[in-house]
Formats: sequence, structure tokens, C-alpha cells
Amino acid sequence: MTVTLRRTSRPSPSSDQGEAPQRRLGRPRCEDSRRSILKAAIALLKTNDLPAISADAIAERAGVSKATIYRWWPNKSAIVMEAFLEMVAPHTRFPETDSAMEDLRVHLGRVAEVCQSDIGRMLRTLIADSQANAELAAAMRAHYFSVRRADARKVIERGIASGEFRGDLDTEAAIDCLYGPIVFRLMINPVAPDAEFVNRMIALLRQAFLKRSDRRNVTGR
Amino acid sequence: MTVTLRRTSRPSPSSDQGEAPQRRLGRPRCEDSRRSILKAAIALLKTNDLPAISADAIAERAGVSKATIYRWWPNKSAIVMEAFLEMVAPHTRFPETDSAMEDLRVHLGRVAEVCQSDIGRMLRTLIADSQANAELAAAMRAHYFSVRRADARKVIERGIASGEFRGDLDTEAAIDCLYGPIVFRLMINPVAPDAEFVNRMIALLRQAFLKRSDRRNVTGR
DNA sequence: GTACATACGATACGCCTAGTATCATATATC
DNA sequence: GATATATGATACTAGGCGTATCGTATGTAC
Repeated sequence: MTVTLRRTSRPSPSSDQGEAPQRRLGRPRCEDSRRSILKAAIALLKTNDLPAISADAIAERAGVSKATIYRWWPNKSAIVMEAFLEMVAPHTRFPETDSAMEDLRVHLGRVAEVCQSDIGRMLRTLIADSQANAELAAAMRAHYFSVRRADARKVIERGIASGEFRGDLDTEAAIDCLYGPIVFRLMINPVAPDAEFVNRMIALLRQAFLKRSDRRNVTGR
Repeated sequence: MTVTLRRTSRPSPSSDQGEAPQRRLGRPRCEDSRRSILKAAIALLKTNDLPAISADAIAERAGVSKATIYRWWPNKSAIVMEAFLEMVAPHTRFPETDSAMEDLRVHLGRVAEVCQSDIGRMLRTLIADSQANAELAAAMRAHYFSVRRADARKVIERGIASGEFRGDLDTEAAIDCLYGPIVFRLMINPVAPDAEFVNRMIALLRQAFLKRSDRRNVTGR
């Protein structure tokens, strides 16, 4: 699945609905160019913030004409988002053990790990850019955050169903309490969240998640 | 106290330490200009994102020469931050009732309310801009976030001391769990957090904060 | 008052970047 | 071969950031 934030002026291939994988007329889009543009954007983001990257720089590094870039993407943010979603968006799946709490802890640990990498910088950059780019913000929510939330929701609901979590646990609030601190830390703190941070968080939250009878032998830090 | 992110090239009035309120030689800085610049920046931010505001626009609206702006501030972000800290940074104090938990809840409710106003947009903008501006980020931490944290820390420690909160409550993690979800929501969600959001969060977190004996009659939503 | 130091306003300027436009050329379908 | 679309090269417009200059205003020191 390719998530492209297309140029608004770009007409859709066929009528506005239906996947219609039918071939279009004329020379087809060059897949190599597309991929090398995304890769160039990612490479440049590893050492630069987004405002420091110019479309020309991406074009040069990708060995592509700038016109080609703007034919397919409306702006820099769109490129970065597509690159992020397609090439680096964590395929950090949730583990599936007997303990939903443990699944959450392990997963968040991985998220924290990812935050410390170049991907963390990309995420920060994208969230930041979303503040001044409603289209990007909407795309990030639709293609990234809501997916994460759905995953987490499943784990939490499984925990509730199994009796591990309180029956009246507020799932949505729980998700916010899990991801919120990490994003908070990512955006505000100069040093990205790490495993210890996650463990402390989880140690605190488990009091609120677990059924009374399960709250004893707690470790997690 | 005026928090200015000064031009780095600007020499300090006297030797590099000591407040030295002594008058400098020459024409003194025009306080009216300074304030009208800050007010202009705030006014423009109410309807625009930061990238959409130009230094020229601020200068024009403030009735001031652009050169005057750059004499005192190194860039737009610095202006906005100073305006934010000096003129709108919530003097949202914490209430002080018998219940630390209730103090936290009421305070966060006020924070959420603030997030829904123009101030929320400024805060979003500043956090976003911090991602590409280390100096701004450091200033925000030093003059805003660490202050908020210190306030919250005091309340939590009071709650621990009074026996309302668990003795082993992890204060720093608790702060992250309180503010994290709000900032998370502020940055990701198109609609800013509100009182109901806070109440649900608090209802969840109180299970983790309160001593066992106090967890019964819970409402908060 | 005069000398000096600094701030302010107006304005022009250099530089960089985003995004557009044009046109020749390449590559697909019919 | 006709048609439709993509790419490359390049020039171009528009606008913003931040600097520089210079004349003028406003304070202190003597």
C-alpha cells in the first residue's frame, strides 16, 4: 500500500473511487525515481532538520529533476511523510504473550528505542510540521496514529477480556496515558525517552490497569 | 523578570555577571517599541501559524522598523517565546485544597482550558519550532516546562507527605503521566484537550496515585 | 552647551528557497 | 505512427530572512 499525499491538482487515474489498477495511457511513472526521492529524503533527514533540507538538495541527491518531485508531491512534508510511512514507520508489532501488561511494556520499550534512532527525529519533525500543515496532520493521524491506537486498543481489550485488566478500564484514556508521556518526552526533552523511562511509567500505570488481585509482585524497573 | 533570548552578538551591559542595573550610556532602549513588538507578534499568532508570519509583518503591525526587531531578537521564535513567557504564559497557579489529587485535577483542567485558547496555538507553535531550534528548545525548558514541573512536583510531594498518595509514588513518572497525555493530545489531535479529557485521565491515574484506602468513592467523570 | 554613545526609522540589498513554467525528449498504449 | 504522459534541464517569479548603511533622536558625562 502506497500512501501518497498527492498534489491536489493531480487528477485521480480513473473516476474518483475504485482502486482501478488499470494501466493509464502514456509513459508510466518511473518507480525508480520515486523510490530514490524517498530514500534521498530519508538520508538527508538523518543529519538535518526538515527546514534545513531543500527540494533542490533532495533532487540532486536522488539524481532527479526538481520538476519531477513537484509533479508528484505538493511539498517537502508530503515527501517526508510518505517516506516515513512507507519505509521506516515502525513495523514494531506488539508481542503477544499471556500478559497484556507485559505486551504493552515491551512494545513501548521498542517505541522508545525507535525514538532514539533517526526515526525519532523524523517523527519529531513530522509532528512539528503538522502544526502548520493541516493536510500533513490529517495524513499522520489517518495513516499512523490511528493505526497505532487501534493496535494498542486491541491489546488493552484483550487484557480486559482475560480479566488481567480492570473491567472498567477506560481504554482510550489508557492509550493516551501510554503514548502521551513518550511523545511528550520526545518533543520536549533533548534526550529521547529510553527503556528505563518506559519501565518507570509502566510501573506506575500498572496500578491503574491491573485488577486488584494482580497488583502484587510488581517489578518492571 | 524579562526573559529575553538575546542576540548572541549583543554584548551584555556590564561584565558578564551581576545584575548591574546601572544606566548605560547613550539613548536607552525604547520600552514602547519592545512591548508593541511583542503584542504584534501575539496578535498575528492568533490567526496565523508562525511560518506564516514575517518579520516585516510584525514590524509593520508594531509600527516599528524591522531593524529594531533584529537588533534585539535573533529570530522570530525568540520574539514569540518572549511574548509567550511574559504576556500569556499561564499564571495558572495550582489550587491548594486538602486533596492533592483534586488540586492536580483542577489544575490540569485549567491547563486544558488554556490549550483551547489562542495560547494553546502558541504553545503548539513553540514546541513545534523547538524541534529545529535548539536555543528555543532550551529556553522553553528552562523558563516554562521546568517551572511547571517544579509546581507539580510540590503538589505531588505534598500528597505523599500527607498520606494521600502512595508512599512509593514515582514523582517524575507521575508528572510525565499527567502532562504527557495533554501535550500529546494538543500536538496530534485537531481538537484540543478539554475538561472531560482531563477528568477521564485523572479517573484512571488516581488508581495509581492514591493509597489503597482512598481508592473507593471515585468520581471525576 | 558640546561630546559621546547608543537606539530608532527607512531603505536597499544579498542570499536562499519554494514552487511554477517551458520545452525538448523518452516511453508507454492503441 | 498517433497519442498521452513522464522526465530532465533550466529559467523564472515571489517572498522571506537577516544584514548593512545612514541620517536622526535621545540619553549621559563633562
